[in-house]
Amino acid sequence: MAKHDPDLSLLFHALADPTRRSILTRLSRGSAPVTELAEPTGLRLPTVMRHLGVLQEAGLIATAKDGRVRTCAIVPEALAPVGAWLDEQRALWEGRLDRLEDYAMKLMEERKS
Amino acid sequence: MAKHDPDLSLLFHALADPTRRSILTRLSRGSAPVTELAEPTGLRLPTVMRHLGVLQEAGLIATAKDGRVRTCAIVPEALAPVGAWLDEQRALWEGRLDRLEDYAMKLMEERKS
DNA sequence: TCAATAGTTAGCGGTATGGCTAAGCATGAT
DNA sequence: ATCATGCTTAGCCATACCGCTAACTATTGA
Repeated sequence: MAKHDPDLSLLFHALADPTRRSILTRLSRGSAPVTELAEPTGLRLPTVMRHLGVLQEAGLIATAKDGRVRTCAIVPEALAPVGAWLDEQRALWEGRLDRLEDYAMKLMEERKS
Repeated sequence: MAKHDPDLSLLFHALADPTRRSILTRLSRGSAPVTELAEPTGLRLPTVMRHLGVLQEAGLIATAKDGRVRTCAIVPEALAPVGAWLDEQRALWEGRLDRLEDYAMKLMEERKS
């Protein structure tokens, strides 16, 4: 296990933006060139380019340029670390009896005595 | 479907920081007061407080003050939206045949003719 | 050749983030 | 009453983020 996990930080950061998530969802319906991705966002091209850069940096998309058109596509495996972390945490979190409600109840118990 | 999903953005943003993730993992082993959470991070209290604020804002933790001690605990259900989004995306992404490799292969095919 | 198209780069501006110190305010112990 | 403890607030600093415009490059089509 890596102590610092830059991978996860990059992934979560990339996913934290609505525009980027919408781009991913759009790409899940098929690869697309930059301009086509930009259109529904209402943002300017350089701005979208930046978002694509973040997504690519996180490994969530891959791009290739053919002529003057850059085609973007999702990289499905990239979500794996997120799923793994989530499963790991859920395993740890589940069955925990020391949530705050329980803690509060414990306090009330103690107060009775 | 919500167009803007502040929930997801808050969650992903909260999870994008290694310190915050480590705090969550620490809390998965049991509730703890602020000072105890701060200790292993090597950060100052106000800084940790801020992180806790972000986690709480995202709904990932809950806190309660008893006397001068504030106890923090995880809120396991809070991860649900993340899992849901992940499942949704995986469903969309899977079986996709237009990844970049395939796109590249398609190009090569076309070039042959 | 020339012009439209598709990206790209550079750089600006406002805001948010993540760290800090210093000082304040309760609460608990003496 | 006093002091230590545990948190809280206020505010500073540097850097990063997200939007933009303007200007540039590189294809493609007429």
